[in-house]
Amino acid sequence: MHLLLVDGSGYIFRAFHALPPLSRKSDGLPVGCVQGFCNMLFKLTQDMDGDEAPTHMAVIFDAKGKTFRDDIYPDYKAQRPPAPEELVPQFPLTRSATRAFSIPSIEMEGWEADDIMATYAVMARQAGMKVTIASSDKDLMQLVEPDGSIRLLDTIPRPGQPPLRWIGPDEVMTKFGVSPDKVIDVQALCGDSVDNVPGVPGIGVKTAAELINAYGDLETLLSRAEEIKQPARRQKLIDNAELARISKRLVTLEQKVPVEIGLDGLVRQPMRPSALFPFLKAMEFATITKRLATLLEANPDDFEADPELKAGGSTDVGAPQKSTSLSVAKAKLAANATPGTGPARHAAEEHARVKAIPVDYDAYEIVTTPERLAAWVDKIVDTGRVSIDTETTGLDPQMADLVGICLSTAIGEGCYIPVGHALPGDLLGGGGLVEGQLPIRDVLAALKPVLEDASILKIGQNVKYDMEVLERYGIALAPIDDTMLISYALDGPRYNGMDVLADHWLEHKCISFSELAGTGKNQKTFDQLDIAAAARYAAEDADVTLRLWHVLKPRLSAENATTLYETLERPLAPVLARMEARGIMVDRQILARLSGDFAQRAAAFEAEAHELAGQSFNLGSPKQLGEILFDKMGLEGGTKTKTGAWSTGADVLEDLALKGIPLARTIVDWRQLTKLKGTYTDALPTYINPRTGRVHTSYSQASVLTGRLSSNDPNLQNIPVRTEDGRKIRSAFVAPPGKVLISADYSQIELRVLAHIADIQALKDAFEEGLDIHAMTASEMFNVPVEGMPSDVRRRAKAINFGIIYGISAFGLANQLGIERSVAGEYIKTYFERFPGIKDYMDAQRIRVKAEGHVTTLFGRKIQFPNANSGNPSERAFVERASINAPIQGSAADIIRRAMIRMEGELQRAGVDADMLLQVHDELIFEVPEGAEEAAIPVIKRVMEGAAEPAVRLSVPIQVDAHAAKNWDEAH
DNA sequence: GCAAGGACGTA
DNA sequence: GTACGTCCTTGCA
Repeated sequence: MHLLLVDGSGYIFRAFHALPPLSRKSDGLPVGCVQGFCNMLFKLTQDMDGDEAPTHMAVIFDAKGKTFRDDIYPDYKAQRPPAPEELVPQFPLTRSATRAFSIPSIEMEGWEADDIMATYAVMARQAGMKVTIASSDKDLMQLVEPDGSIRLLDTIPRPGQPPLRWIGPDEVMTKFGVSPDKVIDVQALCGDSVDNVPGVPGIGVKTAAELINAYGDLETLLSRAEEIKQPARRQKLIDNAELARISKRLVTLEQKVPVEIGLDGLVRQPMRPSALFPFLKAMEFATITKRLATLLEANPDDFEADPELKAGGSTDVGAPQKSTSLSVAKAKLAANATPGTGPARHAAEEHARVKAIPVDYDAYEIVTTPERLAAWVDKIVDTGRVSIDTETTGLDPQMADLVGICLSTAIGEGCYIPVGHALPGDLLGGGGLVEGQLPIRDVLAALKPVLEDASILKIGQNVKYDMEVLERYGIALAPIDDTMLISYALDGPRYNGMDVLADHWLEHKCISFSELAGTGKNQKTFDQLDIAAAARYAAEDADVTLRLWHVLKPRLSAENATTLYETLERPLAPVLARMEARGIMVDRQILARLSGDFAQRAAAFEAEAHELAGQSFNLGSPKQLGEILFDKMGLEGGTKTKTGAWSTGADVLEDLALKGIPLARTIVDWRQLTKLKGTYTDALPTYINPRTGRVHTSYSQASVLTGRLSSNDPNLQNIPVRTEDGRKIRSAFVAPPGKVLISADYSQIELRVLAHIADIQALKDAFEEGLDIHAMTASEMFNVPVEGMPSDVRRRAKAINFGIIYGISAFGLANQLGIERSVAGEYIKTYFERFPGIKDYMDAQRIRVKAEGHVTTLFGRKIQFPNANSGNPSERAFVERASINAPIQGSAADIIRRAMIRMEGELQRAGVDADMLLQVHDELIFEVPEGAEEAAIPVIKRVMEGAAEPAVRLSVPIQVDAHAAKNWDEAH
């Protein structure tokens, strides 16, 4: 008989660095260790067949919480850093994997896995069984028996070594220099820095082994310490005898853990396809699924992926918004977020702990020597985690130069490494660097290994910025966590910005940049600041970022936002960083010509307007215009804005124009031209980066309520398209010679999402059949055949469809269509009758937002409405409309995010050379070599159309149209 | 020099 | 009727 014990927790921690990182394809969930673990279980059961085959088996895990060792020595394992972020979701998954393989998964509160394994090993040996412990943990070496009855088996994959390696008495001798029964005596002397076992200071493994071999055991050694010849060693042993005894108790494994399951309960069970395949499918492990299918002679297709574990499964991602799920959602809310239950309590405790630690500016360090820099690098390696912020000469990550880097590895600490502070320059330029700074090359060379180390987490606030800056200095920052994105995943864009986050969560007011550098045109750039003052500001940033991370990160699991963050937020940041870095080419000449054209035509309109008004006035002033139209000319039907000024919006002027006021038309035309000139033809060329010759927008990933991106500096998401003049501007966005642009856009994505979420059969059928959706709507509403339908009928239906998405009101629809409110009300009534389901959906959102303060997208993104129960009726009505729109707009936004996250990898896998440049809500713009568009378009369409899956299986087809051309206007 | 309001470009 | 960002004027400091 043979008992096989697997050290589950040990495997996860040790395999993490040995295995290549692996993400679940459909949503990016890290699963590398889970896969390694499954492979290991498979291998163990395969390789140990015949006489070696285990008859009994269990996987043992560490339970959460304290053990008796914490009572003996409070600092035990105290300095061990929290598990790397990528590991956290894998802990529960390895337990699920164990169960999937039909193996007992054992963990006991108050005991470490090692103690449980020791207990079972001894029990089994006494019962005459052979024991194998699958672990390479040196603490378990004390259990090895010289007769081979208890052995260890190292299963951590290592390149160039066999997958399974035995550890017997010889290997223990190599490691500790003693036989297994003396291992604990050696450990008692040499201690263990990882677990914080003190040992005797100054005594290492070699000396310890020498002493134990000479004196036999620890107690004999301590009682005869006086005899030791070396005076320093003798004194150390005498002084620290008690520390050695405590250390021995810490490292000695308990062999009498009161296990609930006896050896009989560990008898090996055959693997069951019904347990195995739902798990493997949910993890999307194709290879091992295939191998086990062959082994078990089963067909995996007979089984569905475990709904609790699969991407977008119900454990974390919010339940789809069917009205019946309201009570379920409430129950989940209560179960997960009540203070006092595990994760929520932990988050609250962390918050209280971190908030209580005051910020101490004097604790910050300015790093100016190679030694101190090396010390900080060591610190980062030790903790496996660092918060980082880069200070630069400006706000544009594609232009700004690096001035300094700040780091923090522990709350209350921080350092600033100045590298680019400049002496005051003259008109001709800079006056060189301030003395005392380390050379930037040396600093970057020293930091590069840790900043790129896959096992060291880099924490930042708006990390995308730092990634772009550092990329230009040859550093690929990864892996990352972003406090801004964590906050966004939890609370939406409410507390954007580090100062606001610090104020809200830490009740700490950060030094503001303006109090350091001034404001306005005399504002200093960071390189002109005094290093000492800059250091306080900069190191505070790193310190505060780390504090925020400690406060916010635990809330992700407590509030079920981990999947959202890890699949829809964090992986998008590096994608956006690359898009921003690529930029897009803009033809300066086209814009210059247009600008001249627009200027001339605008001037003509201006003269005409002055003529018609009978006086000169500023056409750009709505105030002056209103006074001329409604006071001086005395026109009827003017309305006032909420501030009491005359309303002169385009719709008002359009009305006046129809009533025969030519001035109104002239103003409308003038405004259009000056808008295009001011915002686009004149402004865009100023954004061309001299280094790259291209325009680099900046995407904000965390500022839109619904989960959309926004674009600024410049905004490339509102480049004109609707008018002929506008499209001329769009045609100035071009591909460089030898390349073409591809524009791929989702067709009617929001209406399709609506059809799915609200479960509207008629809409779903129409999309299934590929009908013109607005014409179909018109035909249903107004009983007009689609064939030969008047364009106005279709236009009305289109307005209604959009109205539904926007949370329709009779008032708004009437306004839009220029019809009576009562007529608009009738339209809406008819719509609800023809498309049953819409009204239910809308009511469900209204109820939900009032009851819970938020609504959710298909992918679990919460959209908060803090004033859903406002006393102000118009505010309430506004929230109702927004809460109807938000799941639709937000689900569509989540879908294109998923497409973007997958896109680069899929293009690469397909061997297609294509660069993703821009996103405009439902459209992606790529740049590809001429001739590659034929290959690129099918890949792009496939990724975009399949982006929701497998997290969500939409009940409507998703359609993407893609075209290639030399400029954006023609590609669109 | 700055903030607010109005207007208008996009999905 | 939803969601944004930018430009310009205005009014106040």
